[in-house]
Amino acid sequence: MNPSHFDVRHLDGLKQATRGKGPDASPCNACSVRHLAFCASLDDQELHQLSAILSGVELTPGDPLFDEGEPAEYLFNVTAGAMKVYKLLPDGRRQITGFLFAGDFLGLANDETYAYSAEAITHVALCRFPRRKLDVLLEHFPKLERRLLSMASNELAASQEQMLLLGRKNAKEKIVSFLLSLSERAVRRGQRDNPVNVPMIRTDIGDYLGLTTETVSRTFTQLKTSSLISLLPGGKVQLAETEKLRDVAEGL
Amino acid sequence: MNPSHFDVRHLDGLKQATRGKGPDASPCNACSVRHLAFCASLDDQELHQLSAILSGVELTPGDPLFDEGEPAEYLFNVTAGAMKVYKLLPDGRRQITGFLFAGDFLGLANDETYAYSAEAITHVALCRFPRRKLDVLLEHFPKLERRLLSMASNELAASQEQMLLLGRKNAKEKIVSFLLSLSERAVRRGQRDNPVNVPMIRTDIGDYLGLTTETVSRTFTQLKTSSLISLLPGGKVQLAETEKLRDVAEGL
DNA sequence: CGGGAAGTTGAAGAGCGTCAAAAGTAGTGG
DNA sequence: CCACTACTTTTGACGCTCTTCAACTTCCCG
Repeated sequence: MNPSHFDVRHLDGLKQATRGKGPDASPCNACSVRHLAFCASLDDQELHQLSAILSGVELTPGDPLFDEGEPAEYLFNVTAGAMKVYKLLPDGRRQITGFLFAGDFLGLANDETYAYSAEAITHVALCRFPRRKLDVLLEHFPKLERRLLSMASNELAASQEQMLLLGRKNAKEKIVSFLLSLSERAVRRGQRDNPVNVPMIRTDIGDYLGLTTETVSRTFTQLKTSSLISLLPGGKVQLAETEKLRDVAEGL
Repeated sequence: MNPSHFDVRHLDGLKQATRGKGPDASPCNACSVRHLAFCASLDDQELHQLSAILSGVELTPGDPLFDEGEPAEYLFNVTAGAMKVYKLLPDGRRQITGFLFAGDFLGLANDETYAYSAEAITHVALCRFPRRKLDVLLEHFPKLERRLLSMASNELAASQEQMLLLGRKNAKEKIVSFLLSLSERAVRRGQRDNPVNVPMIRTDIGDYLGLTTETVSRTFTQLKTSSLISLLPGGKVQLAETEKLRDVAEGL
């Protein structure tokens, strides 16, 4: 709860990504995730206009950002940390539909409400854009809309990959696919690929892969035993023989 | 945000959803699925320009439209019939990531290649747009881009719902959810909701829901036995007590 | 009609879930 | 600094759902 206690390890780029709330010089210029985010398509001048409607949000682990069914008033851009988005069934069964990291956006909804809930895993920093105001900017900057479409299109491809995983892969293939995908996304953010950072707990991994915590744990143990991975302190996982892992992920 | 003022013409003569390829008067004006498709946002004048770059494609059941990994040169719009899109694992396991009907588009890819394969289930008619030419038009008609984003956003929400299904629902819930979703989509296309048309075979349903044909068949039988559905000739399914089915789909 | 694909049904088994308990880890406060 | 608590992770035993393999039936379409 105490904001001075937050864990700096996960705050890649928070310092630089912090936005002022006042009308001072566009904080976006200094944003470390600008090249990853949906604002990447804008020049400095346009970015300034975008920064005028934005406000900063910070969350501590476990904080909800919004819940499924809430009016979708904002679109968000993660600038630091890790989040999960999920859907629930009435009896409590949960499917995590995605993990979000720096550069990812969330809140897209052309229904008037959010289709999923979002919650912080680590300490998180976000840019928040009121949809109504953002829509006006979108009309002015078609480039922004194009970039959004491009990112949505990427997400769609990722969703399809995830459906393949959920529908047709076994536990081992699921876990290995998951680790490889985390590694690849880290690379895209300019981070190291190999000791891959796994900030989420077993339950979250299970709810993402359609497994139980126990099965996730057992599968990790099994992969460890067959020397395909090793678990490092601090939630890091060392991948041995990426090539071999890529085969395992596809059932070869 | 959704500029949805399309002129609704009652053109239920689905026979002539097909377009000639000649430079004659815009065939889009007579298109029966225009209000559903991504071109819904355009006025007659703009539609004319769109129709200039389009060509018609027809497929018979089983015909492939494109395969995963192929260069993504075209974007398609289904004007009639039913298709399936799917991904394969090296050993042949298949996940159908979606069924497409009149009004749906496919081929979105900002990678240079298709992320999935597409194949006709029934006889199918499509509009085909060369991506390069379409991109030029998109710059001209931001409305078109907005509409695409809106549709992609809808697809994203549907994907998340499907992940919930694949990861957390049991066979019975999966089948019932599937039937209800087919019914709802039929309504959106202006068709009857209740005897729902199920044009795909058991294997396809299984590969869509992460089940085997046998389980699909057994579950249909079980639903039939408990009088929740009845199977009509011609691949139609009669839904009894939609409300009750809605509960079953969510595990209540 | 006849042949092949699609659908149904049965029996057996595997993989993953469930329940339970122990061991490890982290944050809190005396 | 250490003990206390709550949570996370791991491991074990068992059971259930869905898969697998196989045979049979039904449905088309030439």
